Amino acid sequence: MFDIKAIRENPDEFDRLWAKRGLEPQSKKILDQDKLIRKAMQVVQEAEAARNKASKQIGAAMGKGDKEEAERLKTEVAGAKNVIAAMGAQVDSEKAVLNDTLSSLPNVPVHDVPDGESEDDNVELSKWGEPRKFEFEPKDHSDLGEALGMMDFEAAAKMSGSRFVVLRGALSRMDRALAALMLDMQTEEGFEETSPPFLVWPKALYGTSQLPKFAEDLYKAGDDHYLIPTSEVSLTNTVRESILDSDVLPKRMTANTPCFRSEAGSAGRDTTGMIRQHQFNKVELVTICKPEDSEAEHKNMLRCAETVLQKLELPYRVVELCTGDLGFGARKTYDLEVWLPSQDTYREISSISNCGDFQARRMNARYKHAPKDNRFVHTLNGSGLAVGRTLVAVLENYQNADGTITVPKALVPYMGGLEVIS
RNA sequence: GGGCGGGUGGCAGAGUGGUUGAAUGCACCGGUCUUGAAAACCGGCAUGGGUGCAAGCCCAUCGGGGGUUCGAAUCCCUCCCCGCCCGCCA
Repeated sequence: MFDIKAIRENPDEFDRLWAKRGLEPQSKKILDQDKLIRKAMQVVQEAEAARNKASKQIGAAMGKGDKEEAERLKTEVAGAKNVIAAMGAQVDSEKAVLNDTLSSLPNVPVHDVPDGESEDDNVELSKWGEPRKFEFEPKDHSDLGEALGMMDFEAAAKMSGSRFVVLRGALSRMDRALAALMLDMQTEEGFEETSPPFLVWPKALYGTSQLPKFAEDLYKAGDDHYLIPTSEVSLTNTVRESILDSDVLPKRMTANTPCFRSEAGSAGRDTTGMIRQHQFNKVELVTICKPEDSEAEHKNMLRCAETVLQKLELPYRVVELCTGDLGFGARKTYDLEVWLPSQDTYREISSISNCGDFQARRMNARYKHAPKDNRFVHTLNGSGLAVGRTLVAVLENYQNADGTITVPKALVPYMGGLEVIS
């Protein structure tokens, strides 16, 4: 959501920034509508003022016992009420139109985000680790998992359809072990471990900007709730509709939760294996902070996510998303991509975004900057990391010629001492 | 799920139809006093919006939405949330 005042003051700047994301100029449409609303509002407010004034006079007249004057004033009020009703309805509907426009527009990128149209224009910032040289043909994680008898897509398909999996034995345990390792590391970094709801109301999803535009990506549960597509939703909304004392900021939270995504629109992409599932676990990082701190917090979150891959000794690279590949609510995003031998490429395993005040405005989340000066917080979110995809990366990078999997050193204690999965 | 009681400013808490946008206390800000601080005293102190160069003026807001009324924090309906009791349940 945007500050309409900022658009009034800088319409060309907004259009320029939206253009970077491939959008037509929007500000003229917005400001015309804004003007229309304000004009109608003035009429309504004048009528309301007349009504209020006359009503007070009625009270006074009744007190004096002047019935005649009271009756005369009542007809005056009735006239004002007609105006209020008619113009008020118009104001409401015009406001709804403007709100629809504004809430479906994406955040604007920070000035230093690289220009570009698609993921092909993303910029590689750094690389860590050397992809391992295999003296045999490395297998795909699903082949490895199925051969071990610990990754069962067929059983999952029978009860739930495609894009689901049943993990068994050591792989099921590894899913838990990875999440535990990540939570331990992130809480060590100062993120508070949190267990939030997995079902949320539409307004929470509106707050983090999955709604209204991306309803088709979500699962609805019952009449009132949606399943969270990421715990970014739950964690960020913990501060909705509140005014935080500035000394509680920055607020850093982490949670391991299942994430539910319908994956509408991704037909044909990653149809096999665990890369793209309807349900997966993810350890999320969310930071709520003052505007002046969000850039540093963003870098901090990137570092915290990287640390997990380093601890697991998985080769990865850091990519900065270009303007055209930025998510809806983000003003700047770093992706972490882990090396997958079977695909001979790096694949996204974490996405870390600074949303600025975009979500805060939608949630009405503020902090006390000074007495009488409440300001919107900045919100940031990132995966630290996607557990399912980390499991994939471990299987593929740590596979042996005989199909067994060496357990990464850091994970052994979390696997009850198990060193090789066979 | 059923019954009852609640939801008021940053917090606590008055207020049941007419200058109540809202008493009072705490917190906070400014001042007096003090070497300094505390205490005491004086003053200020909700949010969003419209309009204006500004001072200001105006509108809305007492959980959300709707209604009754000339006029609603106050009455009615509905939804949400909190508490307690009952039922059900991991």
